[in-house]
Amino acid sequence: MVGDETDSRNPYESFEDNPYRSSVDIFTNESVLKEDWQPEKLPEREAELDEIRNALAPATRGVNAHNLFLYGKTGQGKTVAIDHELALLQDYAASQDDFNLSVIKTSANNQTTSYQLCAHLIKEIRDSRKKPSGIDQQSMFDLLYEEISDLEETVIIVIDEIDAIGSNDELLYELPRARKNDHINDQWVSVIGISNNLQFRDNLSPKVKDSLYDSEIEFAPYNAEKLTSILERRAERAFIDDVLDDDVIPLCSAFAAQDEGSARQAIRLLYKSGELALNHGNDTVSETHVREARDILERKRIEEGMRSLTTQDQFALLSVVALEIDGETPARTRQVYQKYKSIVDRLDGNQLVERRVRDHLQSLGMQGFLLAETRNTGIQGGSHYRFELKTDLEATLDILGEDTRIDDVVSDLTEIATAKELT
DNA sequence: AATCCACAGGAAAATGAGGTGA
DNA sequence: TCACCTCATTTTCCTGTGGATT
Repeated sequence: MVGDETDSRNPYESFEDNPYRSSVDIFTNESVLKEDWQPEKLPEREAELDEIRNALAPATRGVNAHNLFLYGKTGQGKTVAIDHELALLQDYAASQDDFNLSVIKTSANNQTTSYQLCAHLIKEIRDSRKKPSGIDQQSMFDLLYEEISDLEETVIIVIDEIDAIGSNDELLYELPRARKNDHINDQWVSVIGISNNLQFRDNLSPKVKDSLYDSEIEFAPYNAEKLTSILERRAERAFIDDVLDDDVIPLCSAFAAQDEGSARQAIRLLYKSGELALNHGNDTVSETHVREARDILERKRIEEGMRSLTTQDQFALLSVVALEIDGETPARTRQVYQKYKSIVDRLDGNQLVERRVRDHLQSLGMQGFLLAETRNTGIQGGSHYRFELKTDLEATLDILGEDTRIDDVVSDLTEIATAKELT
């Protein structure tokens, strides 16, 4: 009886036929390839770690740690490096009676002004859920000083993605000088800023540069060689011996180095390649898997970006898509704007002025959806942009069609597009 | 080489949505 | 409720630009 019951629940002849059972093994420790895995060692960044250590060292001698600014593109180990050094410093502090340290670590992500960042810091320090608001900027700063005065003698504030606050940088001026201006008396406050945006540094106001820039450390993009050694170290722990073809790691490194030089990207690529091999039932990971993985990841990146577009961005993108289908690309801003007006009209949307649509088109260009080429053709043309779609037309229509506000127009466009393809 | 077109893009002001404490 | 905050987005107004044309 029991046997019968088991049979009725298991349509497969035996355990071997269960679809979850993989015929091949690729990974030994997959978690090493996950986003949140933290390496213990950073041999490729020894020089930078040294610099960080030198900048933090004064804290152990009872004075200010240097203010520090780390910049470099994403996936260059900035955050890992600072975490690593701060953990060491905190360990040291714990072993010393006369060295008391508070580390506030936060990300300025979505905090677009000094005011918001300040509120965010207060929230972090209080460990509360709500950001204070509704008061003027100076009161907000004062509130922050109050919170800081409850902390230990040495305070290190780490602000990741500090470039989010743009040019609104008063807080960065205030904080390092808090002691000088008598807002804080018995404490040492220093700021560590981390930025992905290399231009951010140049856009800071001179007075901020002056007070914040004790030391700055640049994390130059990893070259293919360094990426290879990073990947090899991870692969050794993550994969079964000898499942990787010889050219897999160099290829992953090369792709990532060509693009951004990001270790994160390289690891993602390696991980995806392994997954693909596993899903296909191959017992080794080969170059084909890497190439396939790259295509998939690239498409995914575009899809994600496209889903988070604002309505106006969608209108602008849609205008270019429509022109693309009509075969009228590359098109000038003027042309795009005409199209834009008719689309917005039909969708009963908010019609923006041309100047603004130009900004939207440009931001689409920055995000990689449009190819925006600026050129100058003299007396007939003057200087102008020419826009065309950079992403795959079909995929773009698919993704835009998911939005119910605009799917009307999208489905029409899709129809036209398919009709054209048939002729 | 001077001009000039047709647009680019900077700056400031306006708007309107979110919030505050009294 | 009111008066007042911040702040992203948008409009308005304006100056800047670079090569074809003269």
